Amino acid sequence: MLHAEPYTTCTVCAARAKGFCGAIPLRDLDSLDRSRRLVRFDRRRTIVSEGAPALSFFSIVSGVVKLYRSLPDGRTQIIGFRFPGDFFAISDTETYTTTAEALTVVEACRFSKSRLTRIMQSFPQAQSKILEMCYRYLSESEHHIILLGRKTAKEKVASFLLQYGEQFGREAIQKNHHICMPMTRGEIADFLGLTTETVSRNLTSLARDNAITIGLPHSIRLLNLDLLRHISGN
Amino acid sequence: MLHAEPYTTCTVCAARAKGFCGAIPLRDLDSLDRSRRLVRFDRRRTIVSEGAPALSFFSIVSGVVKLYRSLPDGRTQIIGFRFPGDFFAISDTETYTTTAEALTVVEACRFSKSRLTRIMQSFPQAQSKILEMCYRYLSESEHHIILLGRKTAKEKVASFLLQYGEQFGREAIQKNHHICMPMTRGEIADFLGLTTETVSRNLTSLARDNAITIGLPHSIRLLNLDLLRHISGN
DNA sequence: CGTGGTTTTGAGCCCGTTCAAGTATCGTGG
DNA sequence: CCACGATACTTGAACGGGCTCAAAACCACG
Repeated sequence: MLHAEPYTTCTVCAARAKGFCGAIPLRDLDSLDRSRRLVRFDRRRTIVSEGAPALSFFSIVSGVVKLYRSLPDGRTQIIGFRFPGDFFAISDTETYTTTAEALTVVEACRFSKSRLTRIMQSFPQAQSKILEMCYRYLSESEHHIILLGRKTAKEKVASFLLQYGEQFGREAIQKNHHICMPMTRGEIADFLGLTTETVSRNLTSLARDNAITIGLPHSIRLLNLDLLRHISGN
Repeated sequence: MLHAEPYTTCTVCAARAKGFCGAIPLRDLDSLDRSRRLVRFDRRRTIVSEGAPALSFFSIVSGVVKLYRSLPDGRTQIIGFRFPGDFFAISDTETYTTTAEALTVVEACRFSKSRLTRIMQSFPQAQSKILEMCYRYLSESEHHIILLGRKTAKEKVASFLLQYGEQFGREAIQKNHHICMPMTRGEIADFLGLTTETVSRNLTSLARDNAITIGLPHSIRLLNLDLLRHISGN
């Protein structure tokens, strides 16, 4: 009965290479296995809520998570998307500062805060890896900050397509494969600081430019990466 | 000849409590002293440049630093400001991802990347502290992201004043002291994703609302914090 | 005092929003 | 498998917040 459920143990986990757990030596994976709990969330499920007591930390095994913050009047802004290997809901504050929601079915490893602290103490390599990933998230935030502050709508949409496309690797895109986008136009808008309508208009505009083709709304093909890069303003 | 130059040693450094070095035990401060080099930058000096080889890491002893990124056509966006105790220019990339410029005279401790790595290996508490500060910077970035993506000009300006004012502590502000702002209107604009004119207009508008008074352009008094908070949209 | 840069203020315009209508898609139950 | 309702997406027309361009006022420095 091998792998009755996928990813039941850390040794066979497909996300390990990308995740912080990749820094933990093979011989200690058993100990890691006992610290975590594999949890599963349906599409659209809120995983943690802004303001709720921060008890757990999550490392994604499969699926896509969106992180967002809201203003009291309901305006919301998506901070970023997280993919297999990424973690979220980390902090040293009493309460979560962002809400995390599953965009697809999500499998993740949940660690209690205290367990995570113990893991970082026992495995300095794990702490280094987490720090390294924090640098990356910081850099991605800065990338997003200049996008929000200084780019036009069309530049934002082109930048988003390129950035999101990178998830699927060079080859997949260069072979003009469709990339599948689990987020709605409204979510793209909440990510780019725009409205649904503006995102829609600019996607069709990019399609007219022959930079992309839009199949079903959630399947987009990137036709001309150089053109997209040019339009993106970078 | 005590303290001929200010902050010559870690033991007397005013920024130690706030900085990552605060996590290093007193008895090891000598070793820290030998790892760093105290450097001084004039106002308006670029400390590190986006794209240049990332060789050093800086921890601020005194002064204010602005971090920014630019697009190829010159549009620039300020990512954030850094104060005594903060660090900047950290990353694990080959080149710096942001430019850092001194807004005032700045004194900082410079560490080579390899020295910093060794310090983090020798003092796990220091690594934990750096990680903790990264969480804070991440949270601040997220705060800035929702500001840029979803707030109006007036909300942005009010948010900025409140956020910047916090540097000076509750008491100073509640006693209606002037707060001194070393950045120009243009820099506030580059931080908030606006233009100089819009910042200026909204500052005078806040003054008309009796939320603030503007003395000399770089000295602002926060009159009504509750009103500012209300206007800020949070 | 003059000179150069910063800040303020004004007038007009434009990009992205808002409001509205129409169309496509998805999920559900028959 | 199809019909139906709900939701998401697209497209159009008009509005308005923030930008651009321009000029005046202010300040800092020699």
